[in-house]
Amino acid sequence: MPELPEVETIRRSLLPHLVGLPILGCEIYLPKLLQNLSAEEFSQSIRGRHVEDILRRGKYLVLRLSGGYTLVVHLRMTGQLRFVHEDAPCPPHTHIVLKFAAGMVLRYTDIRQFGYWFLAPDSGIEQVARLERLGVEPLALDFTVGHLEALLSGRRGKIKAVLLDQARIAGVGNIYADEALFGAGLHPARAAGSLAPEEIARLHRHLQEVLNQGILMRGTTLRDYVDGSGESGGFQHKLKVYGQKGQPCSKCQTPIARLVIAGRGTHLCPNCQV
DNA sequence: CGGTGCCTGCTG
DNA sequence: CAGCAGGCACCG
Repeated sequence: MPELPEVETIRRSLLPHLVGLPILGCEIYLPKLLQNLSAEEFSQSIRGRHVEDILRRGKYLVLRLSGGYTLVVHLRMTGQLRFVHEDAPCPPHTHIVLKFAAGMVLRYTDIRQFGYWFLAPDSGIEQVARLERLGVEPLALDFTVGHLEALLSGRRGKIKAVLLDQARIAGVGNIYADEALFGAGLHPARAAGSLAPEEIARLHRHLQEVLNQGILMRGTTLRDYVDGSGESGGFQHKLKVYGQKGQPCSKCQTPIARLVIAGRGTHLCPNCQV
């Protein structure tokens, strides 16, 4: 479900509510979501700590807790985190609940049960949650055109596969990859190493543009995505190719096509993207 | 690299 | 009822 803009929106929506609050307890209904601890160990380890900060790394949400512990959550396809009062109706597929004061709870809901949680001391969390394998943050200042060029050059794989590879660029998923490639006028199946310098510069600019727009619009809600307050995003109204199969291209009116590239449904304008 | 599995639910 | 879904780990 959520890509970088959605996770960033969740982070921002939770931050002002959660920081400083002690975790009074938790309920684990689906222990397999806990990747590195049993339900018992998790409960023992998290109880009494308070949330000091919330960060994001790629599509991972990173909660710094007091006492030198970090909680890492990946929402995969259908995970949702909502900070609500316990009296609010509890959605189906709610698997983990963290309890705070005054009846407030952080509910983790995940229809497909693909998401996962890690809890570990700060010193070990990077390795435990495999954050260390993630590539560059595409909105960071050090992600330059030259950096993108280095990631692409000499590679025979498809551009789209590179954009989706979290070990190279962290946080880009299927929607924003398709939108960035459309903006840059590049065919997703092009060999990564075949891009001319001006094409790399275009891809860099449009990738940052769609991610920033996605954040500005508070994410893309196609099915399940909501932020930490349960609010839908708005970027679905701005999509130019993703999910637009058969619709006229916004630039040239050619019907948008859907192919499978890099194993994923891929949307593109067959005329504009070469 | 591509293919498969993990799950459940919605769409055509 | 098959096919598909904002993801990723694992296999060969």
